[in-house]
Amino acid sequence: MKNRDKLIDFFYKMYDHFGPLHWWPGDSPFEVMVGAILTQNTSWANVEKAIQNLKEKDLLDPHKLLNLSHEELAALIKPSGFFNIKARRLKEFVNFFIHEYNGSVEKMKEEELWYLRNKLLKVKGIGKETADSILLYALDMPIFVIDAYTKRIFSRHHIIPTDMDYDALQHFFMENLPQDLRLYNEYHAQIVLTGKTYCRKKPLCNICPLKDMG
DNA sequence: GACCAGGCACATC
DNA sequence: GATGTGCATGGT
Repeated sequence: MKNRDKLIDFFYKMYDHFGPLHWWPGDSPFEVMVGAILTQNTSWANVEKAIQNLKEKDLLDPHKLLNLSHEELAALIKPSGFFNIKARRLKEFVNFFIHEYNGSVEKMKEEELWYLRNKLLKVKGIGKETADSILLYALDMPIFVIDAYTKRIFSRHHIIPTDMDYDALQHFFMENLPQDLRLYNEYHAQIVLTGKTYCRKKPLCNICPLKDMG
């Protein structure tokens, strides 16, 4: 079986099980960007609390965030963990967003995908997964997001070697799947939900949608 | 109480 | 270039 057929097969096993997920869970592109930074090595439930804090004070806005003191911002995002570091990273990103694009999502979307990716990666605190999440889920750009679940699931099922790095893994998915924004969006969402629902809890593995794969 | 979570930058060898 | 470490809350 060709890799491209395997990848499509995996996708439909998950999709048929969970149904469409329509990621990212967020009301606006800017909220998605903030969420992408806050969820670094952190469970989404904790991130939601931090975002709720910002929403309640009507601070989920690039200019308002930039004007907060470090202490104020850190206190608001405390539930998401690593709050000192993440407050700094949020500021770095928002500063970039405002000075490069005047805080405009539409302006940012005018950039060429890989050129913008390189610019995002120069912002301190934005690594590959965070950059790609922003590109795909906030800006609707067709790039495949890799994360810990992707590595774990596909190496356990012997589709990829365990030591494959981020760029190689991303290339593997993108060369074997049609370049389709909606597919990339849905595929990563399905992987994350599968990963956090089943692959961490051994007793549930027998009902995982991927149980018969590889 | 240990272990984990939708990473990343930085130090050290 | 590979490997190790700090960052921190909240759920299981």
